[in-house]
Amino acid sequence: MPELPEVETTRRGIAPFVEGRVVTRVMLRRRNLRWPIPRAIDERLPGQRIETVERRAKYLLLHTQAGSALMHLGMSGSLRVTGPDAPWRKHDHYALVLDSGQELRFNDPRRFGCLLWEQAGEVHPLLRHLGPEPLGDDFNGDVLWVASRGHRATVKSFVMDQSVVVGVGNIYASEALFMARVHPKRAAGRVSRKRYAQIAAAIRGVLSYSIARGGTTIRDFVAPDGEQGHFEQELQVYGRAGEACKVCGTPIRAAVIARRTSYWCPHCQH
DNA sequence: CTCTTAACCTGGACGC
DNA sequence: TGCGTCCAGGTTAAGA
Repeated sequence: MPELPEVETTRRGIAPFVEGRVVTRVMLRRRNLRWPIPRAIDERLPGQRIETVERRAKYLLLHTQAGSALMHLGMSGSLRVTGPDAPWRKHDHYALVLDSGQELRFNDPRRFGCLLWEQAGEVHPLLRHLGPEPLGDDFNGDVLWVASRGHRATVKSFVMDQSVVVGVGNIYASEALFMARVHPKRAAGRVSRKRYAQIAAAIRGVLSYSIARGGTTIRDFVAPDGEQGHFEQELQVYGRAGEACKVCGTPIRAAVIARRTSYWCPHCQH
């Protein structure tokens, strides 16, 4: 479910209920998600005031003086703010109880998400090798072009590499390459500097537009306020195999590239 | 290093 | 209805 726009939509949804609140209690219904939930979550988070909620790549960080709760939604995770007596749903794995009486609940059927602890003053190992934020000032076509020299893997998997640029998942990779008119199977090192400028602009454009539309709801993404995303209906190629290209009418092709299904227009993209 | 592959999980859609 | 198969928005770790 969550790519960068969905994570950012989640951040914006929970921030008003979480920032400035003290975590009074941590309730864990299991100690393992993708990785074990460290003891520090139980031992250090209670009593701490959440100063800010930050998104870095597809991670969310609840910053406190002692350190930060580091969360990832994986493939199927979601966060919601509930009242104190809300019943636990299937696949609710933890709750952070706040001094407002409300709770931040995490639900994740596939359990690819995580809840980890980042000690104050340190950078968690998972965050150490991330590329630039696609909506930040230090991301542009030249960043992609420089990083891609000598790479023989496809440009599709290249733009999805989180050490190159963060936040471009399977949906938006297909969408951005369509907008830039670049064929997803082209070798990353054989894409020109000029075309990387177009790819970078397309990544920036599709992500910021999707955030403005509340994220993409493919199956079950629901923002913390219960609203569904509205970008799905505007997808140009993702999930449209065999349907007409919205630009030229040619049937959209689909194939598995680096183990992920990819979509492109064989006429528009080269 | 670069690149590919397997692995972590559950549930929904589909075919029989 | 039920059962088997395939597929899904992510990312790491191991292997080549």
